[in-house]
Amino acid sequence: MTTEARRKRASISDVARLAGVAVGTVSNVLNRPDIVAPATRARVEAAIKEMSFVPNAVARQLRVGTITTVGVVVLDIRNPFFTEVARGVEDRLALADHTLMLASSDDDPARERKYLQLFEQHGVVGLLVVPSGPDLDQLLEVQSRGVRVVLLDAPAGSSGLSSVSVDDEAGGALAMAHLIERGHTQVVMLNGSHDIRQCAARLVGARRAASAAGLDPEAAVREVQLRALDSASGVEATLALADAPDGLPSAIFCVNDLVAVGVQRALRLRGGTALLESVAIVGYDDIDIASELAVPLTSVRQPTHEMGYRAADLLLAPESAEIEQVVFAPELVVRASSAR
Amino acid sequence: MTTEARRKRASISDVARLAGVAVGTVSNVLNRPDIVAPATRARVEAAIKEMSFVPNAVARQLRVGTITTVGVVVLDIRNPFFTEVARGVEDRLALADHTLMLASSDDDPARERKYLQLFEQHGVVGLLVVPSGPDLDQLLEVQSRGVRVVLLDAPAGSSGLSSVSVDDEAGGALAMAHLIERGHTQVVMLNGSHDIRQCAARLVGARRAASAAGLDPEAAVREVQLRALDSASGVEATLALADAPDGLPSAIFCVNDLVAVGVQRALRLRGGTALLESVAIVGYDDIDIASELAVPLTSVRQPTHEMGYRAADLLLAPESAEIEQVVFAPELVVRASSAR
DNA sequence: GTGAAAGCGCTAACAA
DNA sequence: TTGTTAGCGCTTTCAC
Repeated sequence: MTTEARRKRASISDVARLAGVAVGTVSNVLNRPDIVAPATRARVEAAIKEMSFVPNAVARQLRVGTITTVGVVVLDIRNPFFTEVARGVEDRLALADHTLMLASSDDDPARERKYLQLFEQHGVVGLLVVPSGPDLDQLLEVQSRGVRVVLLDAPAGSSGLSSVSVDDEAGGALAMAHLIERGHTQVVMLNGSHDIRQCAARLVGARRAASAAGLDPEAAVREVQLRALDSASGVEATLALADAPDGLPSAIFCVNDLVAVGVQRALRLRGGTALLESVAIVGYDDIDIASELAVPLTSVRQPTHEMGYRAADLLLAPESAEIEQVVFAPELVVRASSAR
Repeated sequence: MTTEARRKRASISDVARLAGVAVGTVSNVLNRPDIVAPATRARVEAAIKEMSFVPNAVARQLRVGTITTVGVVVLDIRNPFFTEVARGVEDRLALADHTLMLASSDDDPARERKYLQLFEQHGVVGLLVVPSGPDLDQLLEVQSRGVRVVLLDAPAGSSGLSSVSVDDEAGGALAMAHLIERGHTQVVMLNGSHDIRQCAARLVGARRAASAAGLDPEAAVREVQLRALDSASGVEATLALADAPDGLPSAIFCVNDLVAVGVQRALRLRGGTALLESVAIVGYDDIDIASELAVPLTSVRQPTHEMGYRAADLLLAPESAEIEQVVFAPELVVRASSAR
């Protein structure tokens, strides 16, 4: 190791010169060591160590065309849902010695576009993206240029893309059916904008379950739309419900666990543990601490890690592989919050 | 947009041919549009669109040497602490149009080494790494080859690296001083292995605070080492304490919030809410749901996002910039769990 | 088994 | 203003 910072990294020809061989030979000891004579190989390896030579993957990529980088665009890496997915992706890529370039679009189409472009310029093998809107044109364009694209957490429909997603209608239905079984015939659903596909689908599912149970879907599931999908909005909406003429419902279905956390906080604020325990709550995502809340939260779990893993798997599949749309089934985890 | 997948991406010379100009001219409209005649520029731009040409950043990089990718290695991206840090990094990099390659080392030096090598081969401008052990040799080597390296969440000491970290001794002291102030003269610290720098430092800090308050540090802070730093270990350790001859202490300081969550779970399991409220608990990290637990958790907060942001800032600093070691101060967030 | 050389896509220097 | 060309570091024929 040299003590002083080098201005430029050593190249293969520097090594060749030092070892007194041709660059092709150095390349050979790097890539097919078996075909070079032991003596020469030793000499080259010594030179490599001596110069602390690190092969330039960029030059290699330019030459051979192929590359081992995958771009991932999620809405926000701080969201545990996405970090679990990202970890699944990473774990699958590691098996293939690929690396992951990651970006958060913040659900902003402009940011998404910027990152897609950046990644494509960098020549990624493929792109895993949680689309920020319903417009898949740019993704299709990218795919038409030979970059594999897999949609994450959104069904690709008939667009011609591969995708890995979870059945959100089924999730909504699961939650609602459970509440109905527990005797609730009127639930409030704290939901996000229907521009968010998941939100719309979960409501559809909930209403479907109501119908299936012989209830009037519109009456059985009253929707309240939130500005944001965090705990603060959950608090706000719950307080508003409590202050409304109708008062609090006997059951609340939250479009995600953070909102549910807010609901719990608001209930405790308003009426202490007694009130908190008197209304049934179901969340969505089954985040880590759902089981650790004041009242452990019943929640719909999605196979996050597996989604990421599978998506990376599709991406890495041989070129010949067909477009495939994987839909995972969610699962209900019942805890105290819906025990009545 | 072509319907059919292209076998190969269009190159700058394809565009030049179509537009009837030289490659240099195409390069110019890409990089210095102002110096090319409007008419030619329009023609070239049309050709670019026509072929849906995407400049090859790899070739560009090979040519100009400079690049806009930064490698980040954390222990586990699922850990909220690291995802917050990563988001800080990402936010800073976005300002400079840089992208982030991310990997989780799982605290395994071999994995760390592999990723560092991968990133270096890819020619990253720099590396932000949460070191998996005390051995910084590889990082120094990498830096000696001209790759900027900034340590994350670990002080670089006199190694010659830049670093951004949080003062863990101060954090431990903060927690202990608070408990002392609340009247506890004997606390149990649920800690991890001292091989983990943070664990060792937090204990040192806690004992320092005890000394400062005139207590015998060894007696005031009794350490119990955990196998793992998750809630399951917290449960296990707490049950063991409860069953021991000495019984439960009046206060427990947990090396992180997950452990604290486990402690709360165990206490509730053993003696219900009453027991839970009878022992003071302080956690570390101030994770999102610390405020949402059955008994909201007092915790030591670290400026995670800012750490990442600052680290990226150091990395992006002009070459001339000096080695710098930034140490952030933690902050105590007091909630009900330590109110007695 | 090894060397020489072409060429991947691009930029920058220089020529026209 | 535009064209021509060398060369970034590497792999891969093709001779030797």
